[in-house]
Amino acid sequence: MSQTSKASPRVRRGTNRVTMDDVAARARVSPSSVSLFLRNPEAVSPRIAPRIKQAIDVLGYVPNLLAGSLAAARTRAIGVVVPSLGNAFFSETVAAMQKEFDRHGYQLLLGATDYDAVRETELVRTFLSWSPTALVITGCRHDDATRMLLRQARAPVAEMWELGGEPFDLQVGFSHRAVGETLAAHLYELGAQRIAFAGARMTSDLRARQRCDGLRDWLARKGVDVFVVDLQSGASPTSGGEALAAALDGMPDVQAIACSNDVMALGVLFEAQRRGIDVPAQLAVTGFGDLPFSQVCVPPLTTIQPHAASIGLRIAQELLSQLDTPADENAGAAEPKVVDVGFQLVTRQSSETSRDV
Amino acid sequence: MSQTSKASPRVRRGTNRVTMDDVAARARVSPSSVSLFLRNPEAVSPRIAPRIKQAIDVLGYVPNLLAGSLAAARTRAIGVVVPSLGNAFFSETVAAMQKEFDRHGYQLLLGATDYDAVRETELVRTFLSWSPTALVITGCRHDDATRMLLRQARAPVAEMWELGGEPFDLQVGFSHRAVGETLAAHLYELGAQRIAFAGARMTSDLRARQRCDGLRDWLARKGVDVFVVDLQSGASPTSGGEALAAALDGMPDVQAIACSNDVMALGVLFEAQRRGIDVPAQLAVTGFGDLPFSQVCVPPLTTIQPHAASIGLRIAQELLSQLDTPADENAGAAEPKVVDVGFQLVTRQSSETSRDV
DNA sequence: TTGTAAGCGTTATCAC
DNA sequence: GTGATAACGCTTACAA
Repeated sequence: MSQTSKASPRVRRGTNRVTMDDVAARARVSPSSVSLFLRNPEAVSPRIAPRIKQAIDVLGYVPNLLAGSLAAARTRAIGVVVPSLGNAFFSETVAAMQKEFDRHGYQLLLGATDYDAVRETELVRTFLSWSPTALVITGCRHDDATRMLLRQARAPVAEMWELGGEPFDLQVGFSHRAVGETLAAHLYELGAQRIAFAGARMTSDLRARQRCDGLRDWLARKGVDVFVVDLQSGASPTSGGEALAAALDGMPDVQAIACSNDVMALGVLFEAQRRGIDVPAQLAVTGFGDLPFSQVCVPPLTTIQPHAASIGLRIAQELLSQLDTPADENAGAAEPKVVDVGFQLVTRQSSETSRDV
Repeated sequence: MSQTSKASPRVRRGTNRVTMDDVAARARVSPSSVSLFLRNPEAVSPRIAPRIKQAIDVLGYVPNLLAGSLAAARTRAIGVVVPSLGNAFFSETVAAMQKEFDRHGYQLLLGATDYDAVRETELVRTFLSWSPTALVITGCRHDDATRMLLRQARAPVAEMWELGGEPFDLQVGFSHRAVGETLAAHLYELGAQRIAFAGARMTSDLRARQRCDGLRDWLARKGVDVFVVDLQSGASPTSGGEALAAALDGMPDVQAIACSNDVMALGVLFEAQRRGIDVPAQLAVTGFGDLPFSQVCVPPLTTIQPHAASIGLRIAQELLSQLDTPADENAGAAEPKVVDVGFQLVTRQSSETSRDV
């Protein structure tokens, strides 16, 4: 192995793993040639190429990316920061992103903030110390410490799932206010005048709050008041049930309930069924997310499809193309790119008037 | 910055980023003191500590983990390989694992195989070249190439979500056959004699197939035949509906249907409702996963709770404690540890006999 | 306690 | 095309 046989007078720490030097020695070429071969097999003469290849196989050589990255001053790692991995939206985005990055030989460093700003800062700091090729972060509102780190980063920074604020290099997302407004218009057209919004932890989930605000503001302009339920128990079918109870309590004649999430909406549907409330005849229900069950539950759920996978794919594609682009003279000088992937209102029975059915 | 002002005669590539040397210079101490301070602030004298701290803040120093890891010959990265990130089971496990590792300052390198053995091998190879602290992989069946890489790895290897085969260093999971047997016994005790199993892509999802086999074999011993539906469309509520249709087609008098997944089971419930089939009176339905909706859907779903989060947490804990343990003289010589986290049958209305209700 | 300097395993520059 | 050799930025053995 790489161990030199002569005893060094002082420091010496062999990690006896197969190194490039070992390969070079066995193939009887210089380490540079091995390095070259690894990066561009065509570049070495067809005479020594097979020798190198064989040496690699025989020795079971695995390149040390750490050393390589250090020397080259760049990694094949992308840092990704999401609020929660348990959340189906983000895991879908991450899945799509991972797939695309993977195709191009990039690895994902993943971290979750749990909607905690301090954790976010720490994660960004840690990821930066990995010298990542790029950094992907969720949302566009970050505290000052995070913003400063991000600004200093020598890697492109992408924000996802939300548009606005002061973009760094890339934003891929959509307007959550617009989602709220779209739902508001939909329910209003349905003729609903008594409307509730069911959210969970909207103090920290800023995007949910924006959807809520969008809906409320739009309806306010029409003179329709919205009763807002904000549960602290997190979004789940159970909390959906609680939300319906709370809504019926606070607004007994409620005609429509918009949920910040399909999972909660499902809970509302079940609770309504349990209470003998007819959806949509007596109560219209909408969600957000278009999760797999939403098109098959009874009744099928009107919801917003957020294109979670598109966001991940697009982030990867944009970042990748940006990396290929001949490096700009002034790093970070380029205009930030903002991509609105939009969303789609999916109208289903849970919010249809009886005559539409 | 780290740039030396005197022009070097030959090679020189400044990445003009703030280095430890810069911090040392500003604090007027040696680099090693800074290094020491970073790793153990108590170890330096209270006189220079604040100087270093200030220099770090003023300069906005971010340590280069690549250089550090290379020098120390160890990383703070854990490679994690899962079949799919979109799958709620795995994302829950990953979330729990990430949380625990994060608490101890470890980062996650994440990759998805999409149930493809070749991708698995590639991912393992790539992750190994990161010199990870440990490697976590899903399942215990891997092809030869993967096994060889894993065997050579100088990092502990943990397998999750499944037990059996030849464990490397750690296995945390449960028996999927036992799951199938448990469900079989449950349905049998209910009095069901005409039973179907609804799975999806069981050729590649080996764990689903084990659950199916466990159920079928157990019932075979009781003389009960099982009709197996294996859809190629993937597990979803939609495929659940298709599965029910297929089951009714192949076994018109089916009394119970065990689904390889809660999501499919939900589809079955909806389809049954649509067809006017009373669950559980006419048809008992069971799932697997105990997803959030399962306890609130109508009727609530009998299912298996797999302790996805526990698996992730336990993996992290075991690995962490293994890392703290004074390094074994012979790497990999220690006995592999196998942890059966078990699972729980959650009996709900979807499989109760009418008299139990 | 603090400093010195030798690696860690690559990549990249330059001369041949 | 191939090979020396100097970084890359840090950790750590050892001396002071």
